[in-house]
Amino acid sequence: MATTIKDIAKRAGVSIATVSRSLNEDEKVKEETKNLVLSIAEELDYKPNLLARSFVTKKSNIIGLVMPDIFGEFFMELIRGVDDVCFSKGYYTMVTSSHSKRSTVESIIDYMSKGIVGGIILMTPSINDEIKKTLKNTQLPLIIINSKSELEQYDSISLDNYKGAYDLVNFLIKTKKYKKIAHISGPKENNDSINREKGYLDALKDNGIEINKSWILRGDFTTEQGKICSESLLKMKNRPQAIFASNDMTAIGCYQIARNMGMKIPDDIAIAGFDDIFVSQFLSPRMTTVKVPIFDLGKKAAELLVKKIETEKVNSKKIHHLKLSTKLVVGESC
Amino acid sequence: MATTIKDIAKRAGVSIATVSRSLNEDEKVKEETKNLVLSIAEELDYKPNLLARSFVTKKSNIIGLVMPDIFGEFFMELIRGVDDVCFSKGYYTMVTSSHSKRSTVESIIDYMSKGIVGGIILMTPSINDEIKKTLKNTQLPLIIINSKSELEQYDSISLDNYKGAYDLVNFLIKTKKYKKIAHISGPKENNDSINREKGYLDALKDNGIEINKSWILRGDFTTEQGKICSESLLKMKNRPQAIFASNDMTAIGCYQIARNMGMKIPDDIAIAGFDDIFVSQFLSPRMTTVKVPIFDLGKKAAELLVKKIETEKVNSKKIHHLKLSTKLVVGESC
DNA sequence: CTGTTAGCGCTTTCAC
DNA sequence: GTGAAAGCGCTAACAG
Repeated sequence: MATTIKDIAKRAGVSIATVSRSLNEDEKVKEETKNLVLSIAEELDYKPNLLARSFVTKKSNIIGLVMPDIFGEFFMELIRGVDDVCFSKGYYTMVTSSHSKRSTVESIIDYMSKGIVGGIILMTPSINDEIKKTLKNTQLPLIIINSKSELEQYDSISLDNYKGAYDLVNFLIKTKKYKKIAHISGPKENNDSINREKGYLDALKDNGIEINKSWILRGDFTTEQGKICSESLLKMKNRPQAIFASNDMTAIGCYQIARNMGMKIPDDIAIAGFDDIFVSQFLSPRMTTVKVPIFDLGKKAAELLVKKIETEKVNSKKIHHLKLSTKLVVGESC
Repeated sequence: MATTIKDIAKRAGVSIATVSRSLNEDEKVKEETKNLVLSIAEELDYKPNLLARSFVTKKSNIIGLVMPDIFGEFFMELIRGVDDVCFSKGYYTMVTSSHSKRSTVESIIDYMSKGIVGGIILMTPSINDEIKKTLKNTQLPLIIINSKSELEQYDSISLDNYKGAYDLVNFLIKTKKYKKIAHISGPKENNDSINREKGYLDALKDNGIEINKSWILRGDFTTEQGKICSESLLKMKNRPQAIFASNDMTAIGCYQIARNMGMKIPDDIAIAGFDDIFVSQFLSPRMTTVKVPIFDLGKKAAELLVKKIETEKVNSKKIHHLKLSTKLVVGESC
């Protein structure tokens, strides 16, 4: 049997309340008594039963990270960012994905309603009414990672996809002097994709370049679709000088097609991506893309959440929306 | 206030004990009563307080995954594998790394002794006496991920690095007819590295090829070190025909140096790696390497652990050691 | 400053 | 089959 405060109390000749107080460095326990208790606790190799503690305080030092999926660099960096903060602040990270087997809503419900976590970082491609309803049913501190600004009611944190895309395309026009720039988008309902496309469109517009709709193709963030789209772009009679792909995976598809068709990058066709995933630096030529600070995103989310958990009663009404900047990575592909 | 079994009991006109039993589908509660209780629970949107339950049963449906670090594909796949099983079996995954800030031992102690997790999957590059001591102090179900076979006392699961390297080098000799094969190893104390080197040495030996010690260089699994080592290998008067790098990151360094020196892969120098990380398939020529089933590793570890947790009392004495096979990936770099 | 006491929500003997 | 009651380890009033 593990040591409990009872054991310590008996040994120290004090009450369990005093032990509890000493352990929590909380009240005005006499320095002497406290030291005695602490030394006995040490001696007995006492470990508090966190379950009991959480149970009675209704607080948990576990943070639930709910993601739409678990794979690849993006989620890895996110987890790492969250873990980084959690570790330094004495929290633990519980990682879940809203797998194919359970809907996101269900995992949220599972999480929230069972008292295990002290707060949630929720990342979903979109938030529907069902999720909103579930969210309403809980009082747990919550941070949403999402680019959708409609979620005014929740604290949120997101990446500035719009500005990232805008800056990139603006760079292609202003510095690289391209005028004929195509775009392969991401999935239709995906907010990241939508904002990147907006940035692309506005950059063209602001530079007085007319938009050629036949140069805007729907991709889905995969290399495969990148191949299909870039092939049709490169076979056009009036083909673009540059392709801005909505993410690096798509851009990789463009690379492969360009190579297959015997085209030189960037001389025959310039290619730019978005994300700056690990492989992008190893492609030749090195891809021009946009670096997204996912690690920071995770960190910020966790920091915000921890703050919220620990000051819950103080300022529970103020809602924060944080947007993180991206960074242009200039390679040799444009 | 959330619904508790008390609420249900009152509403159903039964005792809380009956409610508890019905909920756990356990005893021989009368079908009728059970159904009544269940329907009321449903109606009241009852969610069991898992903390209370774990507290009293001393069981937890959370699995602690302790890793030496959190970054890159390896750990991502590991987490994904563990999560995959956990999700399907109703467990949750708590992810921690033994960060720079805490020693692995400490996190283990934190984990084990506080009653939060029901079992642990521990991955460390090596297990020292301190860790062993800590491990002894706990009764928690445990699975170790480690290639060190000395750990007879613990259930463990590992990758067959030896055979993977052996098969690769054997392939280089038998099929590709190389005789002059160099090796850039990994870190000195790293078990994966040690076993890969052993596989390399034995494959040479078994094929009657004399070992040239000047062709065996110490790397550290980084691209940077891969560059340094490969450069010195390629500048030798008697230079090897092929380089077997201890991992893909190292091999990437070799690629870069070969290119810098104007050498053609594989004509001037053949290069092989180990791991088959994501970028390897995008290199040109595609890297010949060894695929390691990390996802499966995570899955198996979680499966074993869950089994152990759920049958703890039944067969607690039998110790399992599982070794997963790797798979040769033949690219065009050799 | 410290002790007593009452639960937290749930499972689990032990009776009936 | 079902209820009463004890208790898991801890915190938090409430007294002194």
